[in-house]
Amino acid sequence: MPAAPADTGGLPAMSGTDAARAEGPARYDFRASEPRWQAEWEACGCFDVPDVPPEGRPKYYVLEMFPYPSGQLHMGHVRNYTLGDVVARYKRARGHAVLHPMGWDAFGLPAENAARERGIDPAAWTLANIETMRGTLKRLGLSLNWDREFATCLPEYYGQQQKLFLDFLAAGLVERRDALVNWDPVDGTVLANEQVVDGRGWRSGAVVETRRLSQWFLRITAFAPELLSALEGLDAWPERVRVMQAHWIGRSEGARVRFPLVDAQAAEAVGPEVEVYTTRPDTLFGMSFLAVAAEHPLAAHVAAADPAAAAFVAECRSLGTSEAAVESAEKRGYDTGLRVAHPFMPGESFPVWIANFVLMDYGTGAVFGCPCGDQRDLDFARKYGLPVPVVVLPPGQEADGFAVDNVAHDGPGTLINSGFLDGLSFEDGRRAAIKRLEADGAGRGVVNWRLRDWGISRQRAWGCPIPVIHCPDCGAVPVPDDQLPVRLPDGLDFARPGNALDHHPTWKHVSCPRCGGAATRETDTCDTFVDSSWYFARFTAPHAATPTLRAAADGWLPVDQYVGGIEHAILHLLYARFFTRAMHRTGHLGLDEPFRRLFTQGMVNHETFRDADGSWLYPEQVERSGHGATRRDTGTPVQVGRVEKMSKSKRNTVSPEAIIDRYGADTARWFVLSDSPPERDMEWTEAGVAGAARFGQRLFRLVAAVAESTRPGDAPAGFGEAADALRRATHRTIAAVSEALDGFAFNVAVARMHELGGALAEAAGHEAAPDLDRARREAAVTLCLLSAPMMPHLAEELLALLEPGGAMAALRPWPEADAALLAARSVTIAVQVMGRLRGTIEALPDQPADTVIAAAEAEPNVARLLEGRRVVKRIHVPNRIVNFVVAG
RNA sequence: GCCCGCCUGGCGGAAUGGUAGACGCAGCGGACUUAAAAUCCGCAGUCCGAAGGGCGUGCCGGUUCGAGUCCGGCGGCGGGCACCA
Repeated sequence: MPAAPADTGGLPAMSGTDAARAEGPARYDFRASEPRWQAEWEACGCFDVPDVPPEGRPKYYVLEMFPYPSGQLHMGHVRNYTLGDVVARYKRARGHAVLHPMGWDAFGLPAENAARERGIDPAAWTLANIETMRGTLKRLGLSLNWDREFATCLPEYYGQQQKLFLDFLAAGLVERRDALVNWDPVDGTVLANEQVVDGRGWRSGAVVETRRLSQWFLRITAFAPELLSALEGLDAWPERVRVMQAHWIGRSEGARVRFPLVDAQAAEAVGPEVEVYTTRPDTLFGMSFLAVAAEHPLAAHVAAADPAAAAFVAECRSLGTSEAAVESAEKRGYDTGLRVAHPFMPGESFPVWIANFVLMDYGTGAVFGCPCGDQRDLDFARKYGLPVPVVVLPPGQEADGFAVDNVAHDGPGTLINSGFLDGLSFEDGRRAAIKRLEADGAGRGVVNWRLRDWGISRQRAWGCPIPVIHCPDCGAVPVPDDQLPVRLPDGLDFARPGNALDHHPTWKHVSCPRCGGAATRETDTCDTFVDSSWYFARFTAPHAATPTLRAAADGWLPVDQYVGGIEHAILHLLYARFFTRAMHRTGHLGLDEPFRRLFTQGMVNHETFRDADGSWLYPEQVERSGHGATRRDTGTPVQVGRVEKMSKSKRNTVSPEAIIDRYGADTARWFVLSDSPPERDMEWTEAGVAGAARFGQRLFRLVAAVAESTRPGDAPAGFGEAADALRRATHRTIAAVSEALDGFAFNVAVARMHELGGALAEAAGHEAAPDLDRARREAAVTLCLLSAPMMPHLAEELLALLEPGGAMAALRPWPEADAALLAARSVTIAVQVMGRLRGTIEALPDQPADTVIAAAEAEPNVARLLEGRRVVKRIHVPNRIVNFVVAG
């Protein structure tokens, strides 16, 4: 969708005669200006910083989540990187040494798909995409440290990642073990639990199957307690992200309880006891049955001799945890015929079922069923006619006649029918039950976690090779340091299904580093979330021969401000927090939390359009007219749909390249900052962009007029009323914009700058005078400096007009508000009677209360209302309000 | 089901417990122009009205001299997690 060369983006083309007739300065020509300033910034290296932060200036590390090189930058990126760039430029002007790097999250499935579908080399495809997208980023005028750029798909990066993997392995933070894994049959790979959404692969959407494979795991659970407790300290993260992570980590307190198997033969086969995890050991006397997961060893044992059981197990496995299975919520089970004894109830025994609702990877894969206190257990018991002993009496209920029908009571209450626990509350009962279990050796109190270890093995060729060699004699042997990096080979064949690394003719065949015998490389590669789990650290020393340089990493980390989408609230951010700890433990970093402040931006939305036949139309195919819309080419009516997230499938995208062509980078930047608060979704509209472009031109005219009609350094003897008013507006704006930028309220900063623009325009209406000229120059320079983080090119252009030969905006300090000019000359004070506004008075600021109250009483309308009434209280809020409380 | 967030004009949204609606978009009126574009100026929550009032931040209630803001309840919308024992 390239814009035609003659297209000036809705702004009229300027013919020679127009230009001749136009009075005052010409229009701002962003096409000439933007590339010129980008070249100036690059030439002076003003955004560069050393690996070790310089002395004497506070450091500030701004990072936006780095992009996957899909081929095209989209508006979400523009918003993300503009937000970060405003912070970077602002902090730089505030005197910080700012690290603001950019790179590429460059491994991933789309490159393999391109290779498979079109026979393109994934590396070539990826690097070409990077080339294109880098070009767009540069056109946006972002103040990035381009000398630190890297792509995770290059051995300079993934080789260091292999080093980290081996160090983690040596530190016991990596394990290889057989595991039930989520198998995506369409992508032909294993997925992490986090990548399974509603029982389907997060990319393919295919229903995930369960398989048992030998896999590499990162031991994130080793850090579960601190990953949870440290969330409290992340007070500059959005609350909801912390809540989501806390829930994901999922700490619960309960007990493991062992139930002896009554059947000797089964006990022989799978062990004498079945262990369950419960958070409610207080309700053990309410037991009705024991249920194990279909994947539980006991289920396998039973299935081996019982075809009906085997069929049930197979059925559970195929259904898995797919959405449909969960949605139907049907509790189904199979009675194994086995029975278990009860730790507190000698002589009693309970049936063992295989049940579809029991999860193998939570707790022990087995539960004891207590129907009276758990809805799921109750449904199950009712369905299969199992007993429902009542052991919890809800508050206010009489024991006589209390029964559970079809609603379980999982709240607090008093224990009954529970032997030695009778009469206890649920907390006391739990403590007493655990104490008894431990005394009897039948169980123990435990803390359980929902978080699972992170399986990182992927049967993918376009990823970071896991640096291990499998030797028939020595087992899994780490690749020695001097053989790193383990490079991906050229000439991978993606025509065959499965892992192209695995069926590469030579790559995997090597000799064992330990015994020298014939061995094979690990052909699995790392989950791409590994690549993005430490890139922020690598940016501090991107060319180092070790994963990090401690002086650089210690100097720059943590990231002071991280900016990205909420979709990474759990996976990426949790993995990065884990990696930071693991790198700390292995000596690569000196801290635990990578991101001090986190900002999650909203999405960029756009209207959707459909043709008469229901097919989606791109915005540029549509002509809007009032409430309706028509096709540009045919004039036929178009249906205007909902405002939705920009997506290729709905064709409601606007290309950043096209927008920069038409309006320039500054306009695009200004628009994404101006309307909506950055944490909320915004709607991209043509009118909005045009409005942003108008403001840029207005600013240009205003400031160019000042540059033309005034000279720098005209020092006046004093400031008259008009000049003083403008100066106060200028300094109030400095304070307000600074505060807005500090608080990520960029839309408010924009509004304040509009106001100062208005004040400057108003001042132009007064007769020229040295004091006013000086005030106008001050306002104009201030506008340049305040807008520089947001519209950096225009700011440079205008500053150069005002002060030819002066320093660039990018090199200038942030303006300081003069405290003496922040106070208003007079204040409007609202006067209330009984809390209702009845008039306003003008007063000098900071007058004594008596004076202000007297003036308020004299306000005619107020005086009328107070007449004949007794004032019982006078409230005075300095410079704001007076409120009279009257009797009766 | 559980957890979290949000709800203010036609629209996006401002508003340390202190004049609700800043600023912008769309709209309307005017100036300039042969005309249009661009630009500039002005109007603008709603109802009654002369002054001045009434009603207004999803709904109900509370705290307060004063509530969009704090507290309790309800409703709607959005999001997250979801057979977690």
